[in-house]
Amino acid sequence: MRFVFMGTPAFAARALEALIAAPGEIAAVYTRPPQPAGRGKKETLSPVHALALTHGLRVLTPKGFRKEEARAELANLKPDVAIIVAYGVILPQAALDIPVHGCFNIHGSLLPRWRGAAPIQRAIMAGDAETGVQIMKMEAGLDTGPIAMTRRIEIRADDTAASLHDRLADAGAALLTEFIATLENGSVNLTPQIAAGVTYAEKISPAEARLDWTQPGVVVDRKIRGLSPFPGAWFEADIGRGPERVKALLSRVASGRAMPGDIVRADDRLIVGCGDGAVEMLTLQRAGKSPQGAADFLRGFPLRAGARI
RNA sequence: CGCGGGGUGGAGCAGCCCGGUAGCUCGUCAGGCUCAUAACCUGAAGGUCGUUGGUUCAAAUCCAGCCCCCGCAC
Repeated sequence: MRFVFMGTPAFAARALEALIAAPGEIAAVYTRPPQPAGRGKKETLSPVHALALTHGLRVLTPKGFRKEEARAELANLKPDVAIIVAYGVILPQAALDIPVHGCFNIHGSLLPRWRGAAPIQRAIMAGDAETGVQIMKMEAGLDTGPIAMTRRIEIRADDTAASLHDRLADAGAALLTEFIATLENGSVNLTPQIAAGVTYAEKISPAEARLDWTQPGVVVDRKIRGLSPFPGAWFEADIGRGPERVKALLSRVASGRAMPGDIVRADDRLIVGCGDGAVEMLTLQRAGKSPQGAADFLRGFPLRAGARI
């Protein structure tokens, strides 16, 4: 079996590892072009790109497949199957038609729920009890193709986007290994997505990442965990030097009654009142500092019980 | 050369602008108080102030280079 792999972030790199370990040949790895990113705007290779290089795989970084040239290059690789994971580039039908057995995508949700870009974060923020990872055959529509395989994953009360991401990535990799086996013996079984329950996981906007204390505590808690560590839910507080931005990286729902934004407790633990209930902040990060536990944070950022943020 | 914050006893910070031999909170250890305690009181240990060099009678504090961590933007 001759594969082409397309993907960009860490989630995809994990799948690429599985593909490398699996039987078959990887004709090329596609990923988004290196871009100036991060502090200092240095040219940065995607995680998939870096992994592919360490394995001596051929890496291709076209900007898209609208040009005939890019599609011809793909066709010349004569792929049997393409595996696409969080690639970040739209594949038009003309490109999807190139691999003999089609293009398959690994997606981090139970479709048709959370089609789109940020399924992991959205699932936590919505308070879903479970999510999963699926392999589907790609169509031109956004995450609309029929499902080949599913693995369900429980969402825990203390899950963050990072912890859930890691479990989903591992599950996706394992699922890919299984999927390749079914491909080889020709037993792939496709099931159309059900029509009901379609939701879209839109990208997180910076404004959305700001905490709103008037929301119920459970919602605030989910937002903190769902956006942790990236992009990070945040709030502003002032201890006498002007408002300072603070990221909340880990929290849990707390009992307590107080006005929204009121500090309920700030000794060795930090509890903030919300619209309904309260939230305990477990891990915080000030701008320019590393993440800290609540007790350490409070030693350097002395919020007092009774104050409002 | 995108903008910016930070590296000070085990942890978290202040001091730096206006040079003059290190302070606070927590922790640790010892003792005391107490029915008891994570509470309180007293005392102690522990720091070449990221690193290299420069200026100076004198540098955590001023200047230059280097290393490391991080926020925003992307």
